[in-house]
Amino acid sequence: MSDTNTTDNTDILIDISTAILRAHDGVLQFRALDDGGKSAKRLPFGPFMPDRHRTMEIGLRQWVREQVGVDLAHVEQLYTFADQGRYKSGEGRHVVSVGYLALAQGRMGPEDDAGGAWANLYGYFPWEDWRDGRPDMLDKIIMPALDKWLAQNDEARARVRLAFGRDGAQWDEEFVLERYELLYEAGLVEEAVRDAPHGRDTRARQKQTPSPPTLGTAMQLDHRRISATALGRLRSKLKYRPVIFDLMPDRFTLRALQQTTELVLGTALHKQNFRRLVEKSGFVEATGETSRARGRPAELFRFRHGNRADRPLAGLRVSGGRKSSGSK
Amino acid sequence: MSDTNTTDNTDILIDISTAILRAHDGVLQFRALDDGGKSAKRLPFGPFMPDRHRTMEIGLRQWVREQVGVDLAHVEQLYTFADQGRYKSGEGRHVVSVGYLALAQGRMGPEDDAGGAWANLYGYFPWEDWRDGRPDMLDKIIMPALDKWLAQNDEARARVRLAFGRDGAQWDEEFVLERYELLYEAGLVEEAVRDAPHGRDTRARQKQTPSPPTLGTAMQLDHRRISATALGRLRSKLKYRPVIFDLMPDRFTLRALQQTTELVLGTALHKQNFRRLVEKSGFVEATGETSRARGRPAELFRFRHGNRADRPLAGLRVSGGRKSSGSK
DNA sequence: ATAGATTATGCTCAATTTGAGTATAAATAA
DNA sequence: TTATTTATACTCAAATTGAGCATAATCTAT
Repeated sequence: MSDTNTTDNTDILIDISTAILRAHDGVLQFRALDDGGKSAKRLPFGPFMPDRHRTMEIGLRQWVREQVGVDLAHVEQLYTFADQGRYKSGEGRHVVSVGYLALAQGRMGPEDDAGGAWANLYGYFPWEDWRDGRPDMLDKIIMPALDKWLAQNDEARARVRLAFGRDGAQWDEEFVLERYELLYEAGLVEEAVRDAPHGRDTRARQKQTPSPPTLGTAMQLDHRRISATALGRLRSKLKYRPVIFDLMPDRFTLRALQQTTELVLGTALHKQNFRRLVEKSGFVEATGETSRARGRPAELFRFRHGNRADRPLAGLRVSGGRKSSGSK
Repeated sequence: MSDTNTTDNTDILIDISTAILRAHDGVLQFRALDDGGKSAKRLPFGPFMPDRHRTMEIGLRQWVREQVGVDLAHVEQLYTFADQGRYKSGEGRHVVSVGYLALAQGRMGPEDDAGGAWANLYGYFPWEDWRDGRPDMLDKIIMPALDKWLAQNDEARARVRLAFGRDGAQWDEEFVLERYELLYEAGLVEEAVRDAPHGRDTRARQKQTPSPPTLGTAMQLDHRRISATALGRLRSKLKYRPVIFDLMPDRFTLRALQQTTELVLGTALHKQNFRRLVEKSGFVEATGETSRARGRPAELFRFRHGNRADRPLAGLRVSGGRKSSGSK
């Protein structure tokens, strides 16, 4: 608008990347691709081609189909990242990156495991898994490193306090992206080093970081950033929309539902209260069947697609409990 | 990636549009521009130019500064729309539209009212304002029209049920975008007619709609869609983050805070309980001053920037009350 | 067959939160 | 001075929440 003169470069390539998550066998996984020799994994992605893709979601489904052969259920746009320097595609064209979240069910066909398969998401965000209590690395590695960084960068203090729950603030499991971004800015994840070999604060970072940044595992391009967004969004959405059921198979025990919820939230929950919560929510109905496993058989439930229901389409308002590690 | 051949068109223009909202004198307003003769208003917007704008937010701030001269406080990305046919820029290039939400304080300088000024957002979404009870137009106009549409379009029934709270479902004030999208698909808002003069279901729509679509007021391009997204996001965010205070002046009475909250949510709230909620939340502290108005003077409060606080950075978990119109 | 071990499920109980009022206070307008 | 208006305090029952204890139904190891 207004004074847009035609010599300005507005020519842009849009890449669409999708974090496909599932809960499988007690592990929160994402669909990862390997690209042969390269070490870092990536998400399925490809360019948005308006001539072929009427919408971005159509484009995304095409790339996902071609690259990993998975059919997606729930799909949701996450965020559009456009900062220069966070995405090195190299071809000179400016790249804008649109991230999507997709959910898949735990048990799938056997062929979908070819060429890269599923990887443990918490391997890339180990500080996010609090199911067995607060991870050691937070106090042993992350906090000291952040403190060192803050000494030269005090404006970030309030953000660190909020994101990492310091100085009396509470840890909020939804701030996954905020934490990753701070670790990136502090030069504590590999992507930060990779993206800015001659960047603005290379000196500072080298001085600050005696130990090499080895927090979690790097991904290609901005894919870990997108994955962080995905996890944060899923954690928050759980609480106000019944998305957890998109991760569940057709029928499931309440224990399985709880484990999946804990997996996503990265916290342990009180079993009896979780049961009460779920039963009262009306999202679930008993099938009459039971599952055989170790202890007493558990009733199998199925998701009640709320078609004739009258409840407010809430999520599971889980609230974590007061102490640290719950009552496993 | 993979089989991207170079003949494909991936050349894209990105437009950044910003819905700037404020609560002013009991009215929820957005910053609107007029463009002279054209009837429909628009939001401030302009192209993203990667050479000039290191991030999209920088670009947005530039367009906002140039076009409306407002300084923004809270700014947040909403969504990236890329469906063809919803944005007629005409120049042949594919346009992708990124929407942003910005909040401004109620009372601002006098000069910011030049060239377009602020418009009442609910004039564009009259079905969203339930402060005086359920709007008549819902049962008199919208529901019958939707029923007519559904008769030829049954797959949308579940969406309508959820978005408009029919058949036992509850009205959820956050589903602003979903409602607008359905009205658009049903051909009940002017933009739908404007965007598709020779579109796929023109016949059907003409047959279905005896009365011309006059729901609310149209905006240019996809700006009403973006505004719907903005309102929905703000309504939902209110409940889990203290964003309401970004709409408030430096000091305010609890009544003013409540009115702003009601304005955004479009519902009436119980006064005494709102007070209790806010006081307990710890977000607010008394200043000792009082405001003089009609009745008994009210204490003036200010927002406590939660710097040394220990509360979970929640929002105001307002819940609307059970009956329809609350206890004004 | 029996004693754990293991898991599921039922139930209690106090603390807290929530929805909905009633009551009182402090100002202005008539 | 009285009515009106708004603010604020307080009550009360219902519902929700956090935390456990208790019991049930199965499997595993002896």
